[in-house]
Formats: sequence, C-alpha cells, structure tokens
Amino acid sequence: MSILWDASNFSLETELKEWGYRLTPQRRKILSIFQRLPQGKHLSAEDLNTCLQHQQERISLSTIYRTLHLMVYMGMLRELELAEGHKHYELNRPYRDHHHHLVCILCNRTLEFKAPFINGIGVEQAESEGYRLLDSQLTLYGTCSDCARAIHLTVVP
Amino acid sequence: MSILWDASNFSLETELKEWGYRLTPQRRKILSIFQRLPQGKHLSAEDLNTCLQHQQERISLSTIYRTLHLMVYMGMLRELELAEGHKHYELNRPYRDHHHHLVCILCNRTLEFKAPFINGIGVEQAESEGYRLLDSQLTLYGTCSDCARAIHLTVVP
DNA sequence: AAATTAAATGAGATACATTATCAATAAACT
DNA sequence: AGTTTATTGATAATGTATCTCATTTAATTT
Repeated sequence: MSILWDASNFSLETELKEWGYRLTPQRRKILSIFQRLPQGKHLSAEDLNTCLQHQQERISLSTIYRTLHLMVYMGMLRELELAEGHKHYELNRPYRDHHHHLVCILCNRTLEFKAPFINGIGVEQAESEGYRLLDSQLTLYGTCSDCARAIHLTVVP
Repeated sequence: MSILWDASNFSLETELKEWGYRLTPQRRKILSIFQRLPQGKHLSAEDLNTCLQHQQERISLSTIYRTLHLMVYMGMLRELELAEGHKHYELNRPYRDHHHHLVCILCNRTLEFKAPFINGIGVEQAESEGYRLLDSQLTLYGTCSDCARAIHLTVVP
C-alpha cells in the first residue's frame, strides 16, 4: 500500500472491514468532518471536539483520540508535529495537497510549502527498511524576521 | 548565520555573550553532556535530568527546559519531534552527522538516514520567506514489518 | 574589591494533552 | 433474535512542559 491513495473512490466501510475494524457512527462522523475541511486546514483533538459539539454531536474525548490514532494508522489522516505543544490532523491526500512546513520556533508562525519529490525519497527509504510508509514530513525550524527583530528587546522564554 | 557551524572551534562563552546571555555552570554542564554523547544518540529532558543526577549534579527541571530552549534557539541543539510524546535533543552538527528519521508509529522504533540535499531545499525555502534556518528535519512515519505482522493478533491502542 | 543590577536559578504549583481503566453499549455474524 | 466481541463513554491517572516568585549569582560599575 502506498501513501498515494485516492480520496474520491474511497469507502470507509470497506477500508475498516479490510483491517477487521467496525463501522461506527462516531468514525463516520469524524472522517466526514475532515473531508469537508478546506484546503490546508488542520485540526487538533480539541478543535475536533468543539467542532463536534457545535454540530450537536456528543463523542467522548477518548473516542476522538482513539479514532485519530486509528485513522493515522490506516493512512487516512496525517499527524502534523508543529510547535504548539499538541498535534494536528488533516486528511492524507498527497495527490491534492501534500505539503511541508516552515515553523518559527519563537512565535509558532507556520508557512506551508510543497516539495513533491520528497515523497519519492520517503517511499524509497521506507521500503528499503521494510516499512509501510504512512506519511513524510519535512519540517524547517527557524526564526522569522519579526521575531529576529524583537528578540533584541526582550528575553527568550 | 547558517546551520552549518563547526562544533570544534566553538566557545559557549563567546556565543552566549554575542546574544547577551550569561555563562552559568548549569549551561556549561548541560552542553558538555551533549558534546560527549555518542553519534546518533539523543536525550529527552527527563533523560538529561537523570543523567545529571547520576553525575551528582543538581539542576532543576525548570532550568533544564529553559536551557534546552535557549540552545535550540541559538542553534547549538536540534529538537527532534519523534513519536514518543516528548521531544528529544541532540547536538546540532550538520557537518558530521545531520540525519533524518524513519519512525514506526506503533513501536516507536526509529532508524536514521541521510539525505544531504534536503538541507539545500531548506535553506532556499527559509531564506525566501525571510527566516533564519535553525534545523531541517525530514521525518517518515510508517509501520515496521514486525508491527505489521503483530497487528493482526491484537488491537490498535 | 565592594556595591549594584538584572539575568538566571530552584522549588513548587499549575496547566494541558494524552492515556488507562472498566463497565456499559452496540456492531457484525450465526 | 441471540451471541460474541469490538467499541464507546466517563472518569481517573499520567506525564510533559510551563508559570510564578523569592532567592541567588554573573557581569558590570563605582
């Protein structure tokens, strides 16, 4: 299985069945929220929770975390390690908008950029070690120009 | 400033002074631990804490966290975002062993690999946005062959 | 060499994200 | 419909990291 699966011809039900998992309303609902998310938008577990509450859905935090893990494991979601102290998730759709991140370690401002050939490196490296690749992320850490300027007026946290 | 600085001709004292920070025994001690670490080895804040205790050094956790942040900011350390739920740190010595990671999201087994040209992409992208690049990390997430085999006998956490 | 001042430290409290436990529930299969 | 077993929900527990503030100390000045 490659990370390049197509979101359009995709059934949560058959995907779950393949792995021996069950189709539940909670899993259906959570996936549908990610599928309706605008390009480049990603949610934390807490974000997802409040989002569900706004839709009058009551899914426990335990289930939210469990479902996120499951969907990362099955390759439906990407888990983003940014710099805010909690993880973010988004649909894993490399065909449409697989992207990477440039993060300011001081203010956490994050810019996205594309680097299509990274995926090739990832697949090659993973397969050579016998891994099934789920996601590849290039993250650049630095300081943005605003912070570089501000740092001389204040102290590092 | 580039991320390609040379660890051999390097003085913590002058580096700190350049940024307007003070040289303290705690900072000296913490850096020296990283400098004596074997290739490819990285420590979490907790690891560092127990390591210091074994050496009869008593440095508070607050100071440990503050020093790690400071040294990442000054470019002496890399902060690694792997999959264990806490960050790891290692000396930032791109000349000698700048490497990337392939992580199994189930057992956290981590392999290192090199991809020298990644750095070029990083510098280019960061500079085009006015960032000062501190580190670039390509992280591949997947499942290793052992876990892929084991998963059919058990349940996803 | 003492006095000054501002950065740095330590200890503890605190916040926050995530995981564990376990009884109750409900998919999927017979 | 009945059975099995994955899944859920509520809550407690864990663990990483941050905040606060009084105390200490490095660097600078007199």
